[in-house]
Amino acid sequence: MSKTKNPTIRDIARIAGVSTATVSRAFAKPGQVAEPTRQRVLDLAERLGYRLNMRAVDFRHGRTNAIIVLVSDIANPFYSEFFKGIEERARSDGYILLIGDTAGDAKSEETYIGMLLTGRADGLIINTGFCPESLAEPFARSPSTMLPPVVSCADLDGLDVPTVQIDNYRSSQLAAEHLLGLGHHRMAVICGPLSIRGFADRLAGFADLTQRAGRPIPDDLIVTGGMTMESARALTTSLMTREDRPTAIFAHSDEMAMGALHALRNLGLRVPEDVSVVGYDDMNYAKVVTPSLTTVHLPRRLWGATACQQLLLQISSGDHALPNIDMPTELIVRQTTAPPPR
Amino acid sequence: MSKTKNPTIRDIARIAGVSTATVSRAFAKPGQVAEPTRQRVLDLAERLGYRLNMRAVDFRHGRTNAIIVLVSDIANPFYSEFFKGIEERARSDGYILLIGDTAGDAKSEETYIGMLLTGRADGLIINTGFCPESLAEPFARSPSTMLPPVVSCADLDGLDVPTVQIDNYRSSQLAAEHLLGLGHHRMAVICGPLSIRGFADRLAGFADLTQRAGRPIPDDLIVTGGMTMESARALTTSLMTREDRPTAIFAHSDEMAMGALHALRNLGLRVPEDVSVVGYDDMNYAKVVTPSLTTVHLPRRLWGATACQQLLLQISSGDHALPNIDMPTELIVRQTTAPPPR
DNA sequence: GCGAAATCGGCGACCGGTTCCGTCAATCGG
DNA sequence: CCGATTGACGGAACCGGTCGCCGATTTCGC
Repeated sequence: MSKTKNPTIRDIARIAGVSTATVSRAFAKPGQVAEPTRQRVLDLAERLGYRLNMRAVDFRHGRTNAIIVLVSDIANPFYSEFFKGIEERARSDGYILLIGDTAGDAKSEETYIGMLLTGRADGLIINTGFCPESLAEPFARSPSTMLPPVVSCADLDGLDVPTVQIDNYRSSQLAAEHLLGLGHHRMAVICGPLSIRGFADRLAGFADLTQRAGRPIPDDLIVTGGMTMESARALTTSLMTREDRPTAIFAHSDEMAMGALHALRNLGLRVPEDVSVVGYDDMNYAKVVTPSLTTVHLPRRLWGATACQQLLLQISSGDHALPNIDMPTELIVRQTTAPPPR
Repeated sequence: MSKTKNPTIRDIARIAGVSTATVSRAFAKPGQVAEPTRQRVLDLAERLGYRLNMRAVDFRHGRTNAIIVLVSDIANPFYSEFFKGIEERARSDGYILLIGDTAGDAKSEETYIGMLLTGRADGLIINTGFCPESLAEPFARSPSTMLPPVVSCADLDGLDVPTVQIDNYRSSQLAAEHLLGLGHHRMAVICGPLSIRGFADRLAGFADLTQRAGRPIPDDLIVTGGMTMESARALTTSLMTREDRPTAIFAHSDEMAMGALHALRNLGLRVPEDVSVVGYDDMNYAKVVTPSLTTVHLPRRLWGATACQQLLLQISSGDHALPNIDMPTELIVRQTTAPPPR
């Protein structure tokens, strides 16, 4: 009940009979102050309940030891492991995570980009699928060397920063190869929004390979919708109620694959006997649902850790021209794929 | 290419021929500076690429407009919607989220609590299930009115702060009532770690009600493990290979319920014909798996939003004695529950 | 025993906005 | 027409650590 304000370094200094510099050093630079003096200061601080004011420290140092992670939907479980990878890597270097959810809304993107630009964070990892105008604009005006470090998790038009990404084109070819190998030749693709480069690449990889194999995907079997189960369910239902329906579906996410499975069940179609389904992401539930899901595995945690690693490297080295990195992927074959009927 | 440093408010002031006070006001207090002057300052700032340094602002104001959310495992999809609720609420008030993953590790808890205590954030929402020593200690030493605002998502021993929580006891009784109503009288409970209050309450609610109904749960049908599918799978297998096996299982999370379903399938037991299963959480996938999961619905997004709301209220009002809030829950009956066999 | 090197610790500028207080001029009321 | 009120803006203290610079004291080699 003594004081209502927190004690400052000056209070400690005065009472301990030393200078503020000594108090500061006692905390920040042990070894630059004699041990007895240091103990005296530390004990006093302890008794007075003194705590370093990190706002002042950050201000003085010109950094915050925080990084922003920008995603399009924080509630998407896809990001859970991704965050974990980033968090672990970041914390081991003393950085903390500031998670920004753009919700596809330009205003909130701007909020978070603004924080980066105004020094509330030291760097940015962006995994929203496309490049916010508010970020592209500064990068277009000034060389990236004058801006805070940024690492992107996809190749973004209008943003020349290091990337740590999935090779969506090649990964989708794995799915195509698998289905072709099983003998499918009438396949459908349920796409995420093709305005997002990643999904366009997934489609291109799949389509190019099937094309090369002489089994091109008919245009009317390429459908696009939101990233939700509901969307995929509706699309699947409409795909499957045509007369000449496909024998296999490649969905651009496990979430959508789940929606497809649900729709197929409602239609009385068996998986994989009547229809094969391949997902993308390898979410945790993919291997425990029934039937378990054949899907493209993405190393989500490693992905996050690597992106963070590159960002921290960029922060500490000041080198804005790091090499791009492709994360490895693989196709995990489970129970939703089989040869086509008959 | 002109300057390597960012311009400061003093640069703007000098070039515009006004004082720093005027520049500051031009940004923060429009209306306190004449419009022509203001325009001149703003234009100049724009041309020089000036941006407010938020570190300095935060420092000066003595706050950061950031709140910490502490969870035990950021990769647990359970938290996804919870985060979303917090994020939305926080951003609408100009606050940002700083997400801390304790991973059950005391060291990292300390890191984040330290950030709170040293002013790197203005408040804390804690949903880890129990109270870190590093947080309990300051609260034990000083009245909470002298510490930063904290809202807990569970009743924590040793932490007297407002809570926004689930009534685990009552919610579990909903599950018990449902199973009893179907005619089950030999039921098992797969618990989360009972050292965590929330799980202990779930067990107590379930056990008390079945007891009152004259159908007490035998001790050997109460098993405990980690929150993972693997753990639940193993526990279920051992439960079901006894001679007098239960006809229903209440799992303390959907994740664990999924593990149980998986194990049952492997044992050749049908759900719900041979065994009923009730989960807890109502995760997004609960309604699309096959069979869809009967579970206790938690309003996770609303929960997060409400907790955030209370925290912001505490921050702005300075009132540390807000009322506790219980979030509503309900049992969602789907396909994994049915009357017992025979 | 003496000078040089090493160690310790004080002084005070500094980081970049914010805001209190005060000046000066223009406007207003009577 | 003059004193009082209002509005715009400048001067400068201030937030709380950090660190370069420098003087003072101790230690050590020879």
